[in-house]
Amino acid sequence: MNKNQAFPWDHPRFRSWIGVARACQLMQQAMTRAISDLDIKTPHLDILINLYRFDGISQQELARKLLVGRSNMSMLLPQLEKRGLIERLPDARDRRVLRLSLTAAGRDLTVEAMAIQTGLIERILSQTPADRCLQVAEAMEDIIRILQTMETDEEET
Amino acid sequence: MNKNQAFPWDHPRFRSWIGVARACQLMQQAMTRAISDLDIKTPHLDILINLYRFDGISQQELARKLLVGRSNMSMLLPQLEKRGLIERLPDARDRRVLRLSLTAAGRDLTVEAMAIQTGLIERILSQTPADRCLQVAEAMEDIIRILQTMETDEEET
DNA sequence: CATAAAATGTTCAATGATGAACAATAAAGT
DNA sequence: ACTTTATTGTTCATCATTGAACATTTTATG
Repeated sequence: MNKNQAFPWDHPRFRSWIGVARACQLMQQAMTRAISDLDIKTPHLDILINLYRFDGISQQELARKLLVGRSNMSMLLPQLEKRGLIERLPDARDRRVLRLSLTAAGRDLTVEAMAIQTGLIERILSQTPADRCLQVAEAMEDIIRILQTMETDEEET
Repeated sequence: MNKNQAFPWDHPRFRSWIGVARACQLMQQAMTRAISDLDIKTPHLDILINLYRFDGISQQELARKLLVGRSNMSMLLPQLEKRGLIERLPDARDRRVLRLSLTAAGRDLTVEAMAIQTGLIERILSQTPADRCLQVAEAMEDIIRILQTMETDEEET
């Protein structure tokens, strides 16, 4: 019964998660500042990195990887296209889909941005020993798996 | 030299952080769905919980705790006030500040929302053993400390 | 005391994200 | 072949968030 009266912030798991959320928020703000010289923000960076890694991906697949809606991509990608960073070419076999790829300029910018990003991450996590990092990664993978399972279960309802 | 050629996503710290970010994003989406019945979203929930915990706090202090700008509070708080969930009373000593507190209805809603929130967190982290949770929490606190130090250092520039 | 500096909250324009409705195309079912 | 259902991308209205400019009030400095 004491358990029901206790405040959320006294629960160890709750405190733990609050820490994760805070760290994420601060990290994103720091990242935004770090790449502001390149005139991009974190959503653009996420897109560029994924195009760098998965050339020729469709908007749908990209949205799924980034955990955002398709409409979001429809808003952001034309911006990057106008800046000459990416190309959107219609797929030959399926005329619905647009295949995305980086231009040369886009690739250069992405390399630059990734250097800044990894630099920041390394700097922030430098105090965290490798095994601790691994433990965190494993814990997050568990959480992600559970959350994704929950998501698909709800869709079937 | 191989280290410079390696892709970011091959670095253990990078992968680790990507996991944290993904988990956070998914968790927030799940939380948004979980409290949608109460007609509030996560930013409102964060506000309500902080008012529940720190009665009489000012908008400035609240914004600082939530890691957002003051203007954000100026947009959100009037909404909650109109819904009769919070009150904003002028401070007697300093006529600039508004002291925030929950109404009875606000307190009830907050209790309900916190139950949902802690329920979700417990469910998601149920697979994660307590010591692993503690390790994650410690790692996050380190990261938060470093990020906050970085932030204040930049301000002095 | 008087002036300068800082703090608090508000307003505004700009931007990212969302979900619903929609058009075009593809795939499945009959 | 034909109809139905799914998929892909777009558009739109809505909302959260931000940073800059601003008014008001307090505090520090001369």
